[in-house]
Amino acid sequence: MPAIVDPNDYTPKYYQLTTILRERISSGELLPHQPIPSERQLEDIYSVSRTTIRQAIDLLVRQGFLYREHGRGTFVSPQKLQKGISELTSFSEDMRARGIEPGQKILELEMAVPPEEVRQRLELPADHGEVLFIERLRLGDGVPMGLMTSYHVLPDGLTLDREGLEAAGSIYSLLQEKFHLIPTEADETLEAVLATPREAGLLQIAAGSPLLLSVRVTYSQYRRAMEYVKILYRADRYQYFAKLTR
Amino acid sequence: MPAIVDPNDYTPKYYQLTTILRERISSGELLPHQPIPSERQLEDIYSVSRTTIRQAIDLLVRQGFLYREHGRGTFVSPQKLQKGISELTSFSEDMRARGIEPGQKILELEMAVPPEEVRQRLELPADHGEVLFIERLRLGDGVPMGLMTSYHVLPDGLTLDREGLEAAGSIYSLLQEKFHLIPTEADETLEAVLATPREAGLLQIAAGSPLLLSVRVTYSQYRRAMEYVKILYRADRYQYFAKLTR
DNA sequence: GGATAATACTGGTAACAACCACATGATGTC
DNA sequence: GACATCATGTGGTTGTTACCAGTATTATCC
Repeated sequence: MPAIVDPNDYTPKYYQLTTILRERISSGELLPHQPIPSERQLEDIYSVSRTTIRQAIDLLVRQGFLYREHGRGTFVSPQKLQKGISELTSFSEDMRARGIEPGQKILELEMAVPPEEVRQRLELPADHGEVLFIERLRLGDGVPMGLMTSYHVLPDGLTLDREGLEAAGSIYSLLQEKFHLIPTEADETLEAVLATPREAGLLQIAAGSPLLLSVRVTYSQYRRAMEYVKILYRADRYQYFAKLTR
Repeated sequence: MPAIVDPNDYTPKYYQLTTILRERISSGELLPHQPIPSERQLEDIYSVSRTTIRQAIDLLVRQGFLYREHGRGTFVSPQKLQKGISELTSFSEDMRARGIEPGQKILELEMAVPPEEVRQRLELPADHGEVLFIERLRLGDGVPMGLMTSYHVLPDGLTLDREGLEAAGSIYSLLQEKFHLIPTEADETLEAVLATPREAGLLQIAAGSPLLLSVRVTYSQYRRAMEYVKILYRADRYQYFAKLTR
């Protein structure tokens, strides 16, 4: 059994503990619906306080790996197909998590004044100038997966060029590098719509086919709206997953 | 300022604190992006330990009411239209949260052997017998909102009758009362589909109209699958909301 | 004036102690 | 045998203390 305290390790103990426990679960050592050692036992095993133990277990419970029962113990959750969803991910991350290779074809990239509805959702003043507008065809394993339209709020006067975006792949890492903007939270709505002729053509499906429309407003670490993203997903190729808790 | 300790109150202090703080936010006393008192100050104000303060703030942060910035303070999140979604709710609760009066028309209610796919999602053995099958037209303010098909796993030999369900309205409260089953977690998938002629007729829309298809498997407090619910929502009347975090 | 260092805040991590609430199985009683 | 009681183990709540790690302001030095 590995000693938990790794003094050279900057990461907090409770976080090291979650990694250890998660590995004991995914390795099959701890089976679904079986109890893990009690909190008092874990204290001895890993030589950390119950405070730390509980902090680690709390996190794993929130991530869906464990569940508690008062008076009985803490148990391993049965493994679900989907990981902890309702996590904020980029299109690329989402695809890779599904085992699909993401790709894109940039149709449009320019500075533009956002439509009124977008401006309001981005909480920008009425006289606000241009934002970065991008329209992209999103691919999964080379096949059209969705049509993405996005508006990005950038610090005054700054912009992004097409080359930079194509090189980076993920726009999130690019925004973080250049402008220190970290997406932290998002509000998303989903609805079903029918493909217009233009959309159908780009997505290589029949007009009138069903599409899953996702509209997302992403907020930075300062809780300021930083982007408005609209994605039209091909219904035959994309399902949305959510994990709900009471 | 109300003294927090209410000795007659069964609910834990940290939970009482969340209620107090949430009210100070919703009342407008604490404004968005403004700092709340520091954790040390709150200790004095409410005469509880920092442990308790942090436990309360943790909960409010997870619910999206507050956000923290290391070294700077804890701040009020801007109020979004939707509250903390990605919460597990029944159709009725969902409707009421949207300010719509829920209703239903039971089309079918019987014990039946579930289809193979449903049986697998419910993690039932191949030779498992009948489960409760219900097909309902779901109404919002009296107008068709969606078509719900559900399969419920009941303790051996037991069942529910039509009258009981119609009286209770929410099947969750009924299951909890009679069988002590508490829905605790759920996996949900969403996709866009087109209405078949039968569905269109029931939902009073044109055949070929877009529908939002939600498939949900709900798990009890023991992490056993307890129901499989499929809802076809009219796309013109229903949007799905999700709050995502990093 | 402008960079730098000290300092005084903020939240984050951690240990230790004590007690409460719930579940379960052993024990005792009738 | 049926049932109440108790002991013990589990997670849940709370307090106290200490120190670490970021942030912002102030004082200091050059």
